[in-house]
Amino acid sequence: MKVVLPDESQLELPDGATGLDAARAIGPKLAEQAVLVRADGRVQDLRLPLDDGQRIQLLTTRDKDDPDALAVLRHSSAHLVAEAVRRLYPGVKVAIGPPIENGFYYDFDFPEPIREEDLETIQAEVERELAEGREWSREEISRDEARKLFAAENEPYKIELVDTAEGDISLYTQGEFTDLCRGPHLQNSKPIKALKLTGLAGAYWRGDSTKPQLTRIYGTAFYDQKDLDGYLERLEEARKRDHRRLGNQLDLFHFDEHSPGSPLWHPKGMAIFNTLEDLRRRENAQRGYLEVKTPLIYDKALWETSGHWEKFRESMFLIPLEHDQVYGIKPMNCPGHMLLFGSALRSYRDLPIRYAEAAPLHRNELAGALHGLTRVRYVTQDDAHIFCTQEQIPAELDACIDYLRFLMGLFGLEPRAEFSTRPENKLGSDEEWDFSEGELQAALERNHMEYVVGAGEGSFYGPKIDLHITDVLGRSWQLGTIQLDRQMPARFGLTYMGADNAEHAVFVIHRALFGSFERFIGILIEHYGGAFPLWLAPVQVRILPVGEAHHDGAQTIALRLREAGYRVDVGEPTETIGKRIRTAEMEKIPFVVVYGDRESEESLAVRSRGGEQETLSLADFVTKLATL
RNA sequence: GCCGACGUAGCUCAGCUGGUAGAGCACUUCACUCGUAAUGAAGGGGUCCGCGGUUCGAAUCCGCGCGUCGGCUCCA
Repeated sequence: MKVVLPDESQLELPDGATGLDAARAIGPKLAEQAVLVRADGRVQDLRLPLDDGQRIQLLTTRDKDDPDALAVLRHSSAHLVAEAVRRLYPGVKVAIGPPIENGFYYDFDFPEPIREEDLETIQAEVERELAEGREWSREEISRDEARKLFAAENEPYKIELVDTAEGDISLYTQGEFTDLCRGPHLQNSKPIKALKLTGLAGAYWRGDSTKPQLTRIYGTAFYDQKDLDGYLERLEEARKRDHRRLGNQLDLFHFDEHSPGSPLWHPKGMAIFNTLEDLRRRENAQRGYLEVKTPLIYDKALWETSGHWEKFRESMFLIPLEHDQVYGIKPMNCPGHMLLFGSALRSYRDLPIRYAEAAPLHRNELAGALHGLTRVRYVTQDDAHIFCTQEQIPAELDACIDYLRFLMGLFGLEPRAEFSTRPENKLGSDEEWDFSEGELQAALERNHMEYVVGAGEGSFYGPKIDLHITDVLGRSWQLGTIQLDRQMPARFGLTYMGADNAEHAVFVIHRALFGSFERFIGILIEHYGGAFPLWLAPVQVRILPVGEAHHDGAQTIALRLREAGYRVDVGEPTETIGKRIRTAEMEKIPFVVVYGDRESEESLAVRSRGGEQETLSLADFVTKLATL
């Protein structure tokens, strides 16, 4: 048979030849360094046979940055960790250990809980294995044999995996450890030049909180020690951009233990918050939204009608009152907007009605889920509910997507779109979901939105178009969302009178484009590393009088700039000018104006963030600010 | 909520195996009146997260609670 190499040349091989055979046929050095073969674009273990006519690409230790090459290295590293753990902790049961972005993990069921300091012991054992060297061998066996093998090894998790695995069952063995594994794996452990265990965490078996909790050991590995060092440095750099750290440094917000998950916004953070709110209000008005305000608390009956009592109660703050009454603090605005819509007879001529409200919402998020501004209990969504006819759905969805793109474009953010379909705890029939999902998907296609499908990720009342973004530490967060809902208006008995003088069901599009101001600001802080563009910066210009004598002049300049609509403060001369400039730089203020004997309104010394200086008249400076 | 770690001055952190708390920055005062990333000196500031326990003695050891961090689950 023949295979095609990346340079288009053909390589003649005996039938049944493997990737490794192909490498040997090309050269011994290549065979030694090979870690993986890509056959017709799919990664494959070197030990597996190739097919006639396949285009193959051999990946070697020199492809040290290739994601597939790294994945195989890390997958094999995970197996080394499992071998080490089995040797060190007799009675431990192994579960699963895949490569992940930036590393790998392996889940174990330990007879006794282990602690973080145990990682050092395990790390040492893995290093011993690496020094000794390990070779991987692969074999395929029947399902029954696999069950027997793992029964004999007392590995119940492996047996469960055998039972649910698709396709042939393959085993990989290195040293004293044989694992059920699809592969691929390295030939041997020589390419693993750097391996570091990075963390310990609980993780439910199969990601199911009703199943036993296992102990997950995280690690990472590289083909080159330098790459590990670089990775750790990048983590450290990312940590500096963490919005929680910058929020404190830049005096934007803080959290207090008396209200976990609820930020206390400092004046500077509030300046950003308000800027976004102003943007929202202005743009909503342009786009035909109607601003409303609805109650923060409602009685239980309202939540029963909306379905929240059944589906969302655990995340709600409840207020017990006398006579067995219970009020719930709203976690969403939708029920209030339903009441608004239902407060009058609606004609088809009134639709669509777009109610907008950025009210504080409270969700009693699990304590362990809280995370700076990105996961809070006090959340402010830039919420709106569009009540429309079935025919109006496509145009309204298009308008939402356009709005979304406009907003994200302002920040240069490029979120990933996810189309989230019916969840397990859905309200409504499959037919209704078919329709709603169809509308959303069509809108995505029509607007050329690239998206992935999040099966079962939808809200309980409807499918969603979600926008996700990754924070500085690689964690994914949902920002905006557009959801199509026919359940809630139906539960509230909402209808409109059609041209046919008959009542029709009304549809609701729930949409939040920033998602929540809290999370969005958190993401913005990291996105800009705290160096906000002029229009978002809490302090846009700082005036620094050189000495006491320049106080009045500096105040006058500040006043003029404020009149022009900018956020300006004055750094009085209690410190040297050099110190005050340094402070302003650390606060990442976009412009600093030094005002001394040499300056006047006709000639200001303007320093841009970063150190660039120029001399401008006040009028020219205002003009310059306006263009940014 | 679950697993693991952590909680010392406003902030960042030091404080070995228990002997009664420290640095830098910030703050206050004084001197300096200053030109584009740190002037100098002095001073104030801590229920060592909370509650219990062990001990002659607890920031330090143990238990419980609260909070934070890394994950899991859940979610904007």
